[in-house]
Amino acid sequence: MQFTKAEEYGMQGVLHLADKGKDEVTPLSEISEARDIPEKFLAKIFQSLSRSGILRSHRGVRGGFTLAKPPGDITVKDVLEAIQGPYHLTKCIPDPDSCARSASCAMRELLVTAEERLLEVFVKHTLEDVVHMERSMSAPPSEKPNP
Amino acid sequence: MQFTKAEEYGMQGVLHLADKGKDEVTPLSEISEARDIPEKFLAKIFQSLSRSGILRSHRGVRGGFTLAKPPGDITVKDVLEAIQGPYHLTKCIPDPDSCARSASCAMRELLVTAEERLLEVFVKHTLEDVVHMERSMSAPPSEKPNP
DNA sequence: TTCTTCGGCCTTGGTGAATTGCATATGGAC
DNA sequence: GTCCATATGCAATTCACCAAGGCCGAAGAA
Repeated sequence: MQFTKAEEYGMQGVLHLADKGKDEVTPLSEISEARDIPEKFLAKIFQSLSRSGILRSHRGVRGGFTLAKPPGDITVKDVLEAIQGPYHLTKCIPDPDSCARSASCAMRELLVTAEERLLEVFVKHTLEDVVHMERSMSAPPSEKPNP
Repeated sequence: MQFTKAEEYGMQGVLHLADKGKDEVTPLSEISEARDIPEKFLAKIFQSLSRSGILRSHRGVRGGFTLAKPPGDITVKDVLEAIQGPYHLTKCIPDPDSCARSASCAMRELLVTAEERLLEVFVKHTLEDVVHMERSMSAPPSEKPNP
């Protein structure tokens, strides 16, 4: 798997909202410009996120999007799955019947484990965490690690 | 990322060789039939694996392929990378310059971590391990977990 | 009513995966 | 030395999906 543009853009867009606070309604045009994302594409992605209950949309003048929940209650995995659907390294993981060999396939076992390790990272971090990381990375060069 | 057929077939093929022992020369036709893999496709995959020093090829009558090293010296990651090249969740991980935002991108940090967790699993297991797992899974129903 | 913004649908171009085919090189068997 | 099985290399095909853009309709605030 590679991350798709949709996931990349979607995360950026959601982080933009999380950074501004839960209740500030923000139009696509602003996010699109600020994060350099094709507006129509972002619109499509945000539709999925609205339907999944992660975002709330507001139509009409001064409309836009807000987070539907506090940033601390939304994990990175929530966002990614809302965009792409459940992530699996192979088809045989969610659907063992897709391969005749599944029952005795050692590789499948290994892939299940690998997938778990990967997803753990996405479950463990909420949007709040990521926004905090982002702020601390861009703002203060408080210390020089290597003078 | 999804695992590709090439990776899937390549692993199956290599495991077939590992299961037979390091020095038994086996032609594509046998592997292809035993594991239900398109022969020409497997040929292409095995070319990469030969060039990477994981397999050794033997031409002519009674030719075929063998492992170039003992199964305990080849990790799952070795095989996968020989087939697909280095695995990365996004382009910006190996090549930070591909995105202007890389230096202060929190998502990138998260992805680096996730990728590490994933690859750890593949580095930790050798072909020998996987063959052992495979044997213990298919052969003896020594105990019934749920009578 | 009017203007702004999201919603849904349809189209397009591009890229890469997954094969298949054909011609060539190699080396063991006889 | 000839022959045949086998790998090697290159080309072409098919198909699906990603990425993006366009158009028009629906909703809602001013």
